[in-house]
Amino acid sequence: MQDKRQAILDTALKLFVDQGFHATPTAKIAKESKVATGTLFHHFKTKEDLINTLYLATKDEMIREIASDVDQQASVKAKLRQIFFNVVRWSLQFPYHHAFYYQYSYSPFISQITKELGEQRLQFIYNMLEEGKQNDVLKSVPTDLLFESALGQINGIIKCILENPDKFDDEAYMEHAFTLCWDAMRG
Amino acid sequence: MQDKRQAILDTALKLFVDQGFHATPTAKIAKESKVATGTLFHHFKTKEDLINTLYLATKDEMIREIASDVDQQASVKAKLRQIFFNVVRWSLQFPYHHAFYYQYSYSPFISQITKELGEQRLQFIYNMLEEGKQNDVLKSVPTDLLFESALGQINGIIKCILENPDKFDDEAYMEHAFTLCWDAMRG
Amino acid sequence: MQDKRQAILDTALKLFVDQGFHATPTAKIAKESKVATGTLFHHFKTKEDLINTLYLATKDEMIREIASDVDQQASVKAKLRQIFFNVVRWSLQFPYHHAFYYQYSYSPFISQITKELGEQRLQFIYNMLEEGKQNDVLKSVPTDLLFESALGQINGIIKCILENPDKFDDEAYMEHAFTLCWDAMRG
Amino acid sequence: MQDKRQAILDTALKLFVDQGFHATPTAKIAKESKVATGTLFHHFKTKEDLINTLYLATKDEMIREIASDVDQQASVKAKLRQIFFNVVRWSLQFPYHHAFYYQYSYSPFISQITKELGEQRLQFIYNMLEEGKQNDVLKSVPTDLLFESALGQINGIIKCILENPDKFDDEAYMEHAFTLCWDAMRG
DNA sequence: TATGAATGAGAGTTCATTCAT
DNA sequence: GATGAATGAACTCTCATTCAT
Repeated sequence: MQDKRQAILDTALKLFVDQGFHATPTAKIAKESKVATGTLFHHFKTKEDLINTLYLATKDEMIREIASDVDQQASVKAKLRQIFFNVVRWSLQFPYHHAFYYQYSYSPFISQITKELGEQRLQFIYNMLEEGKQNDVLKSVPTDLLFESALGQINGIIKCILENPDKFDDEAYMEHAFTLCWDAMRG
Repeated sequence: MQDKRQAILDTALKLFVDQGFHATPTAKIAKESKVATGTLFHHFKTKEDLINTLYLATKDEMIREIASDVDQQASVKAKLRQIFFNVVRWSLQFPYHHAFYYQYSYSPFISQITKELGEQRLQFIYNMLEEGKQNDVLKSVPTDLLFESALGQINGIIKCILENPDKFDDEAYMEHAFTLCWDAMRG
Repeated sequence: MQDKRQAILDTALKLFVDQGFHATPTAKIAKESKVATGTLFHHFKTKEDLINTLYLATKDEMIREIASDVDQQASVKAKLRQIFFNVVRWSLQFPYHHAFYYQYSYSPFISQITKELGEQRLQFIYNMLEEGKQNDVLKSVPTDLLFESALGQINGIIKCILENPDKFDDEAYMEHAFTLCWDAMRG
Repeated sequence: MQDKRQAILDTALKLFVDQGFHATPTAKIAKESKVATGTLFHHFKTKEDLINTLYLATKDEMIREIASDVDQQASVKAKLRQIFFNVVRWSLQFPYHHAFYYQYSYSPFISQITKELGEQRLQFIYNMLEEGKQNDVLKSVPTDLLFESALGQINGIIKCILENPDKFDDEAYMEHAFTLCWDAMRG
């Protein structure tokens, strides 16, 4: 059954976030997943294989989520707004996934190959930023600066909302939050 | 002598950043510090004590650095500009310290107490943001949102500069970078 | 298989007696048991768990042995005689078990709980002594005094016999030995 | 000063009894004696030297104590009675010394040489037992059997009294206790 | 005589991984 | 596919002892 495989992935995500990669024994993952230690290694060749699988799956989900309902015909601002709300919603809905992605993005436990695989899928955002600059809607600064600055800002904002999750339903608050981002980027 | 103690701290910082906390054996720290394993535990009760000590020391240095040359009489913008350049300069000058602080700020290896000890020392920035809001110079949004948003942005920007350190001497680039932050915050 | 578990218990008993608890490395126990170090900790959570398990098992065996062939209908003297010979025979047959029990009965390595668990099983001897006192066959002194005095005597006697094991087959010698105990107790 | 040396001996005795020889670090002995770690090794070449010194000193004190006020002209019974009360009194007065002597008499931490040194000083008791046998006052059984049986009995009795120290002042109780010993030995 | 930082061999224990069932 | 006893290298930490001061 794939049930066991999925149980292992779910448990591992939670434990890796709460305790860290090395501080989480495979035996503990197996036990909390209610499978035998051998079963974990039946589905994942090594512990590293497990975290890499987890990383790619999480990034996939996240990107699918943040790209959803983005109308390609809309203005750059509208598209960024949609992405902004998508990211925040996803992070609130899956705080462990968000934390996992955030923690392990720069960690040495994720292999270089896995990271690069993930990177490609964010290309569409770069494209959008380029478009905005060409239309003079966004500031004419290096695209990676624009990207990283916005990403950092969003992570900061998510941190605030995670500490007060009901703020997500406070329309004025969320509007303020988006304005912080938009004012930074707009030309 | 405190020589050995300092050597251990220096080595540990580097190794914790490069390899992670759990992936760095105390034996390796000792060896690269050219002291005996026992010496490490003579100075630090446990490995956790070592990283907590390191965290507080690093945060101290950083805060001292970013608060330097901030003229209390200057405008809010001027003060934030000074802080912005201070942070970036410090991160470039001590990339390992920056990386260490960044990686371990949210890690479970740093005890809650240590984190809180560090937090108090950032109070002066909160005060400055409050002041700016009262003078209508900054956006009238919750202070923690302003703070975290700016901090996230700065980290993103530093990430870009660390990949291209000579950008720090490119006056136009740095001006753009600061403008991203300032436009986000200003009222 | 329980083979490995038992091998560990056997080796540990011998080494703990010969060298003491702390002077016996778990690595040595594992090696002499021909198992890996990890195997020891697979079966016993800690070294203390190992010695506690050993203590209870040894005490169990001993009590089973000394209570064997005691005819409840016989006189108090006959029953004590049977127990006396049972104890001595057991000690001669399993000198390591005897030494282990003797050495660790009062040691801080055995947890209080384990000791109390063991104590309950000696109740039947107390009952016999009470019976003897009621029938005026034994001295009318506090039962614990009677018990500890006799136990101490027997241990002293066993010490002598262990130094000269063939004395056990010397009927006159053994008769003398028992008489020492009996004369002390009888009313 | 000899103050420090004595402080070390006193602390070590207590800790060795409470925690065992190997479970007591020299650093702890030093700390509780309020001296530096080096000082301990200044007075005692090794940890083993410390416990051997302690053992001989304790045995010396004990033997001096139990031999005191024994009237060589008195009857064997009177002499044994005096020794019996002397031993019990000493054990009550110095329970840690008693426990130390009892625990370490058969331990491998005390060197063979030290043990033999101690043994010679008990010779006078053996002589007394021989005398009693020749006069038909004591049972005609091997002297070591008589000795070890009586010693074991006394230790058992002391155990009882240590659990209820006020029994020592209960004349009837103590008389009973001595009678247990005497009835065992007398011819 | 006294100090305590420094030492490094060795301790108990953990844990990713294997493999016979 | 699933199990869990077994493995042993590697880990953190301890501690008797030394030696420059």
